[in-house]
Amino acid sequence: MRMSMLLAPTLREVPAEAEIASHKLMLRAGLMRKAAAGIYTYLPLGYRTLQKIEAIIREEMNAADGQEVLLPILQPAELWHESNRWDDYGEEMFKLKDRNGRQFCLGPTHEEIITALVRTEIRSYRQLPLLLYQIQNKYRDEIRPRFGIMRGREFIMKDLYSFDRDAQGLDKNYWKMYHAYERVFARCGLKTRPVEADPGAIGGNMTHEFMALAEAGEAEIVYCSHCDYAANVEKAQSVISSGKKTGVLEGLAKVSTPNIRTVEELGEFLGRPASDMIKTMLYHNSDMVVAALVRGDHAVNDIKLARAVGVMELELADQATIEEVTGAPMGFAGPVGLKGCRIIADPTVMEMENAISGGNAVDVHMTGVNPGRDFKPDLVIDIRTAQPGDSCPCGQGTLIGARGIEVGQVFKLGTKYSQALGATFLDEAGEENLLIMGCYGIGVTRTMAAVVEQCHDDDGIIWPMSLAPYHVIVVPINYRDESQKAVVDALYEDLTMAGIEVVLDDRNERPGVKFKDADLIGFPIRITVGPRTLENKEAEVRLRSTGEEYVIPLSEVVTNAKERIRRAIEAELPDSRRGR
RNA sequence: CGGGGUAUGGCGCAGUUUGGUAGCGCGCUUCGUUCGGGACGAAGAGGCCCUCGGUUCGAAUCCGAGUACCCCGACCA
Repeated sequence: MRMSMLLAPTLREVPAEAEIASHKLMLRAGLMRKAAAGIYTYLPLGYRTLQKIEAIIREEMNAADGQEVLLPILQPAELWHESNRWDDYGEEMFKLKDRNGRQFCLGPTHEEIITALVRTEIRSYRQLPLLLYQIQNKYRDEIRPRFGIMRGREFIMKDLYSFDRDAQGLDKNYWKMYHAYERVFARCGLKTRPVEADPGAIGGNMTHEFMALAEAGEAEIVYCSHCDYAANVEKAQSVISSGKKTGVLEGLAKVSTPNIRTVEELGEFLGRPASDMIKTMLYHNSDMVVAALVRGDHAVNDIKLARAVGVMELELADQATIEEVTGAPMGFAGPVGLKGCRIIADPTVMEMENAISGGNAVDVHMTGVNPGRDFKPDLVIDIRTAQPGDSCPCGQGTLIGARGIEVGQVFKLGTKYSQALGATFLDEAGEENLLIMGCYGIGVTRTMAAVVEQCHDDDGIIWPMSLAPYHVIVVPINYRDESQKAVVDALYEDLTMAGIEVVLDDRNERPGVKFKDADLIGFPIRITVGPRTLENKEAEVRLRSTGEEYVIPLSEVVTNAKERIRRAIEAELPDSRRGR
């Protein structure tokens, strides 16, 4: 491709809308442009990279016996009513009507449509297992689109669905996909970490998220310094060393604490650490109120709490509910004498002695609170949010905190959708059984953003060889110089003939401009031809990733580049797949 | 949906407080001089100042309504 022909509108200045590095760079390097909030047009360079990511995914999915299909994006409402997600998905779904008033949605995901397909096509255990996947646009009317392509309303996703006859089959496919994902992301040059996660609203019972480590990531994770344990903080377990037990129990006493509402204020007022306090948080949903008890220096994990009481969602109670249940305004809730709600305590609370808590009255707290003696929770279960510095459940290591971009997720769905939509098969005995499903997603467009987030410097993007829109850019210092033009045109021809993806910067620009653009776009290999080296029939090769620069004879440029590209792509392959 | 902010040429911004009919930098076009890390000079093109309504002799500027976009929170690949 000649640069003069290429639509690669690089920007010197950062558009005001961009916040994080990947967003800024994707706009600046001319990979994409915004069409509306969370909706983007992909320009030639961006689309080439996207296609490369898709190609890698296809290879790995096919290698794992996946079969690609193309599913409708415009989907009938009936199917979503069957799974009950027309309402459950709610506002986040783009809904529309046809001219006859029939309702449709733009698919935010494809469980319904694929299950509907499979229920009519699969009858026998002989047809299982079945792995189908698609790479397509998905639509979610996000509450808040953000960070460019990272959280868009239209985005490209790969989803693979597995159908098995039993749990063993599902387990096998689950781990097959897990390992396929490790390969996909490794080949994309992305540093990812699989973490245990909460299954959330999609349903199912086991899931790992693949997190691309990045400061800009929206997810918080912890991982162990010693073992392989890693989890989303929504789900993470941890062990916390309990204080020494004295066995000397004080009596329960009320103290006056005028206008003291927060743990910090109380600690200061009484001269006691937050870890001596029992924090009582009230949560509710439409049919219950729950009091959650954690130590003062801990945080309630509302997802764990919701799981503990067996509901999908709980939110912090409002002032009115708090007053109704505790008889006091916010800030004075405590477990002693609390009635009218379920009390859930974290195990660490049960180990406390002579604790401090709210007194369920205005300006009153209690001291000498001893769990078990002064109150009895309805349930004792882990509901605290794990924090960096906690001990790992393995008992050996310490949890380390990090942020990540969720680029993929593998899920054991079980029978949620096959049940809802009636997808069954007959086994050897002629018995009808529900299909056991798994689903495995990769955010394709998000992966591109994550790669840029991880692979850039002050000058621009540093594409991994496997994803670079073009491998090589040839830069003549002055294209109007006849001798340079001749050399560079020939070089371009030779590189192209050798099957190398190459751009020739034939623009009438000063060298500095071309270098800046080359760095910004992130071509892995730059070949410069100018008077300095031309007299010796040489060219200069510069590597974007390291800044390394060397001069070689013109005659060796093609083989040198070819070899370098081959080796770079191979280096990104995980060991198990090399030389496949 | 709650809270905060912005809207002026392709991009980044000033002008709005104190109404008088729009300006700067970058980019773009042409010519010349340049040519190894975003050159210089000269001459140009390009703007219903987000929309609608109001106040006024006169509105980018004041008032009202609406829309879009961005940031912070709950949702999620």
